[in-house]
Amino acid sequence: MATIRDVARAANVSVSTVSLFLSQPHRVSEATRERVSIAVEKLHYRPNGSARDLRTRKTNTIGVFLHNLSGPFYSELIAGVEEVTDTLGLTTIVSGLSKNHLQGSLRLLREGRVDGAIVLDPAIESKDLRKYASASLPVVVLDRSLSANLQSDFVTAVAADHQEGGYLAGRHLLEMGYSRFTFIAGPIDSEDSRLRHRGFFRALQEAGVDTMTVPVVHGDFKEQGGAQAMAALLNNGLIPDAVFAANDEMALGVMQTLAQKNLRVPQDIAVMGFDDIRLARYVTPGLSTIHQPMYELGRAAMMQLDRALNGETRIPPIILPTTLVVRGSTVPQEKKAGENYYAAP
Amino acid sequence: MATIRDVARAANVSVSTVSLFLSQPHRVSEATRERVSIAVEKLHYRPNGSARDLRTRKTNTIGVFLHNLSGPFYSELIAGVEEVTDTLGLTTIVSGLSKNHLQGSLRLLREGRVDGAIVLDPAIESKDLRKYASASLPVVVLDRSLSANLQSDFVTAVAADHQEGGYLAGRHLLEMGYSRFTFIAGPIDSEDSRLRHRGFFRALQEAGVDTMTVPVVHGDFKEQGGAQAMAALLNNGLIPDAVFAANDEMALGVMQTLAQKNLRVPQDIAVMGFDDIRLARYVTPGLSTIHQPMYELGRAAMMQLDRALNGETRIPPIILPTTLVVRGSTVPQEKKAGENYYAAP
DNA sequence: CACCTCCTTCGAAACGATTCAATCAGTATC
DNA sequence: GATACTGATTGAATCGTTTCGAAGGAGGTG
Repeated sequence: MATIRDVARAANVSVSTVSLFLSQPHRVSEATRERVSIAVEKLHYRPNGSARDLRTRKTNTIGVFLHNLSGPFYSELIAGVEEVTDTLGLTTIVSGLSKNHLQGSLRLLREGRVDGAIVLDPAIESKDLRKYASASLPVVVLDRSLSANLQSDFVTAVAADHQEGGYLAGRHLLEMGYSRFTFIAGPIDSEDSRLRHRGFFRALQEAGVDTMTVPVVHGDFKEQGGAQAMAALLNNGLIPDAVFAANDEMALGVMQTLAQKNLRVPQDIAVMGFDDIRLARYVTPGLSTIHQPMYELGRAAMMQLDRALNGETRIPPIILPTTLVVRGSTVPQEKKAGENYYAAP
Repeated sequence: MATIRDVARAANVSVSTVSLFLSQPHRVSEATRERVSIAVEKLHYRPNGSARDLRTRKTNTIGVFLHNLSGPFYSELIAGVEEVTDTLGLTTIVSGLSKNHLQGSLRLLREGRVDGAIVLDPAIESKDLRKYASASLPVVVLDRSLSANLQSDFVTAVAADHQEGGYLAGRHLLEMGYSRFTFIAGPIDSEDSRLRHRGFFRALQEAGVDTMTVPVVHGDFKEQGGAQAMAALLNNGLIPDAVFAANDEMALGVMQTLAQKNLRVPQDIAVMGFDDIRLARYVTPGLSTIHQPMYELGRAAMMQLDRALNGETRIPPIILPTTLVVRGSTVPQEKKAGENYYAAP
């Protein structure tokens, strides 16, 4: 691989001139510009990124750290990030999409291979983030609140309004006339799940529902977990008329279990999810859910990061609104009063 | 940020000793090991990646270049890659998941920010690949054949057996008793589509079908494109009894159009796709399709790359088998002989 | 006691770029 | 004709590592 030295030699100029030519061509004379340009071509010269990074102490690269990838859901997020990085002349790299990604992701952070990070990955612990975040490596988190152990001048957050989303779900189910609710939560340490939970219960309480009587069962945010949670519920003889799952994946699992048990959605039991993943539109019936503006979240995160890269500190978090999306898995209940849902199928 | 120099000073040893301590601790004496270790801790020292890369001329990073991301489809691929990189102690980064990713992806290749690349992105042109591929940056392509303009010692390929897959689809539709076929192709310059097409027609020809009479219409590999292609077909009065789309996305579009026109799948028209994306299992009816072993493809690609990284050149391509997945969108046809499918709905 | 080994430690030279102050050659100004 | 100015070019330092050959010292051997 040819270096800038080789080019300089071939063009019979100094290294600095070549460098100048590369960055500000108008500052070198017509004649040398020509010669250098030819040398660059002939030698297929391409500047070495590591050397440049080392010298300039910047990588012009932003890291997006995800823990998995379900369809256009995260794809949208990345698209939002890239819209901003493109205009800023930065490159986006994504890391950590599979099981055992942790070591790799941390290495990128630790060794300063990115100028900034956007993190949506519960596997990366807050203490690590606090450790690595600095003026030269600001971080935007998407999956947690700025709790005590993440307090730092160089970490900020962007989030959808999970609580409001939970509230919207609750309102919707109430308006549809449902009355025997069940909540399928995510993992116990999921902040998102907790907020959705809280919003949901707030809506129920406002309507006079005694939330103490609403069963809550924890899943793992995966389809399988939702299916198991629903099965456990049914096996205990609990037959709600509306199930709200803390995310769409689990809602899908719930629908599967219901289908197996010959319970119809929405006639026998209504189901709601959260996220609005692509699949939600395709299953039958379509899944009513709470839409998270992933593209906007990505954009907002990157804009926050840009501010931090320009030296701002202690940037306040941003919360974006969620919206209700009604599909076939929830329907008005008027006409069905009187039926006995507690009868086993 | 503390540098290795700072550590050396703090521990009262030379820079080289610190470096040695970092890479082969057992080679420094108990006493200094202790002192250096403490200094590292106290200063929160973390080696600078760019400097290391510059010196060692390696990044220990592999780039995976994708053009978009549909669910676990690509996620699986990446998981397969990461399985291998993990065991090799390498880090995987992904680039190019949104619209305007090209400049960023090319920068990563151009500036030597990765030790090797796995490319599944038609937007990255073969001539660029040939330009960048070298002993120090081997490339594995997943979306094209090693055609003339990609001939290079440092590029190899991994692919699913698209032709065989097309053939399997054709055989299946024939066995089910269909007879009036239509093929919805991908973009004209898609090698994958061409191979699937060829395999499909081979199956038909073997069964004595005159493929000249089988209509082919080109889509863009997207849902929308499939929908339009099918609409165009129907508007021309062509009503096949089986549609084979070159990928699942388009097959989904086809199903949408059929639903709009009140044509039932599979009773009126059978539909097959290719890829076996996650959605295929969830739509109603489930989409019969050809499964691509994405995880295996990722693994195989990374293993090829590893061979190249170890100095091998001209590594022969690998082809992995595809499998038929039968779901609800295709059914045996015996009982339906005699009906007139050419009647407008 | 001289000579070898072995184990630690170290100094200095890379790696390939950027950047800044200095030089050089023309032109313009008085 | 001396001086100042402008624009083009350059030399050298620097970024933070790794690596290699050599030095220093302790211990063993004949």
